[in-house]
Amino acid sequence: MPNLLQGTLDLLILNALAPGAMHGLGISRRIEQVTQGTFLVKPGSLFPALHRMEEAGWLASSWGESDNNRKAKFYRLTPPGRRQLKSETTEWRRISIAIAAALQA
Amino acid sequence: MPNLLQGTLDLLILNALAPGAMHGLGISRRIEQVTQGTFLVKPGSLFPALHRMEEAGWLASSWGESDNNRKAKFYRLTPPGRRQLKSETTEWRRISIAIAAALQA
DNA sequence: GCATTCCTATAGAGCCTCTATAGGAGTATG
DNA sequence: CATACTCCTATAGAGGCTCTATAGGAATGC
Repeated sequence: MPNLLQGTLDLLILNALAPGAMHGLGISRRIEQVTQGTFLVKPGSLFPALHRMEEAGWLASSWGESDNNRKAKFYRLTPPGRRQLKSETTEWRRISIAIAAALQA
Repeated sequence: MPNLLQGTLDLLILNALAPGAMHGLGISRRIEQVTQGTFLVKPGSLFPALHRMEEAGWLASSWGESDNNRKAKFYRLTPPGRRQLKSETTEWRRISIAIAAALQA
């Protein structure tokens, strides 16, 4: 994953969970898919982030079974998590616009 | 400065120096200006970045005088610095597009 | 049984940015 | 002058995110 952006992982994870609960590797695959392969989130980056975000109260988790009958921990957005997603999305747009403006100034 | 994006400082600095040499605080002011106040780069963030980038060979510096007759160190892009600017600009566009796509998926 | 895939997890390092602090040097003001 | 203020550079130390590398349990295919 490119190192240019740090701190965007939270946004991508929150966004990936918006449609519904998913397990860790599922989130990783979904991020890779929706960013067209630009962001490859490896386990060593993903799980610390998930734990941190659960600690923060943005996610809740519960054990279940994946599509392949494997034990998997499913994460879902909490109400504060949804608020955080909205907030970070807005912030991203603001920043994105500011940088784009700077680059063509 | 928002903590959502880390690692973008280099791009903003390189971009600020594209038109010509500037001293540290001038770079800081220019970044604030072209990003419409979104990015406020404080000295404690700026100078370590400048030193790191000079170390990397992207910038060269020389002492001179500011508009107010104060001693100031002027930074300018080196040829590798210009290549880096181009490279990081391209990378930024790629990433920016990927995230925008993800957010509206 | 054995290799492979799926899934979660941790340790440790590296790196960037932040807050807080410092100090020299020129300038304005009285 | 003397004092306060701005300009300009700089460092220390901490905090935080992401990376590489590694591990292991569990189900599956052959």
